[in-house]
Amino acid sequence: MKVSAQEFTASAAPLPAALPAALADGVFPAGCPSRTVLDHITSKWGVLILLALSEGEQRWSDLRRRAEGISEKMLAQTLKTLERDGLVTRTAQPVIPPRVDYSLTGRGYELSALLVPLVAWAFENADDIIKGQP
Amino acid sequence: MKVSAQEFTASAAPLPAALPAALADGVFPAGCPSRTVLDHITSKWGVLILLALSEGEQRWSDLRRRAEGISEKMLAQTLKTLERDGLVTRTAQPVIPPRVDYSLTGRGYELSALLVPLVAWAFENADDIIKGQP
DNA sequence: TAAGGTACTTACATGAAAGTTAGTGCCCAA
DNA sequence: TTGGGCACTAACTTTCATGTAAGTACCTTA
Repeated sequence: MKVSAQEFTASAAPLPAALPAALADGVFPAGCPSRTVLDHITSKWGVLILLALSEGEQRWSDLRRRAEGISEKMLAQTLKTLERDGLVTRTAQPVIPPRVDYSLTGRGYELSALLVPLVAWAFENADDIIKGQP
Repeated sequence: MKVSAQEFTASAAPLPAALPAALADGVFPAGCPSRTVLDHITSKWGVLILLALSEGEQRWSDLRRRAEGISEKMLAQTLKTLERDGLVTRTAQPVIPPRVDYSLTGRGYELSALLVPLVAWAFENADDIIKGQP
């Protein structure tokens, strides 16, 4: 499963990128499955979990610490959604105490490559944006 | 035991862009302004409006049509938030019938360059993702 | 005269997302 | 033996984002 780094590096550059052909009419259809997927990956905690996992496999408790403020319920729920979407893999080891590792799938990795620059941008611009409010 | 970000970078060549230095500890702080900004730009309609405007200046009624399913209230609200965040500019012409144009600021344009590949990805992968659900 | 387009605002309603609290079973260290 | 860490699940509640419906003000076309 080869992921082309060049491709993502290029698309992440701050240059005008074209929308896919299917959106050439400029209309974003309402019932479209992409709306659902977009909702999952842009959910409050979804982004943070994907980001955290972009740095490598991590345990439940690691993720709890990293996504500061997340509740156990939301962590479980977010992970389940991402797993169902085929973006995250769960690996449980039958040891005591339990050890469960979460990591990105190829597809999840692909996605995180697009999310990282976005979050980095938000992080860098957040202070300016919030400060400039009337 | 613990996998450092540096180690991971070194071992996996096609790595997505690194996180900003402030996040080097892998923790996404809870009270951080970037959380707010992230919430704005990843909101259900925020993404679509920014995307639509990435193709150039547009009128209120254009945006309504493009972000299929949006209500007038949500359009107004989303535009106001994006304007306050300095991502969108509003230009009203005192003509009858009223004509108001919305466009991206430099910062908004910068952001849209990061959002476009993300939405394109969601659009391309949505069918596979939804179909593969248990 | 009525209907429709333009760009909104306001009040109220709902529903999904998120938070809260508690409980599970197992083990280990103090 | 009390407490904590681990990885969850379930039930209940609250908050907030979003939806619905209607009103505003002006002008044009039928």
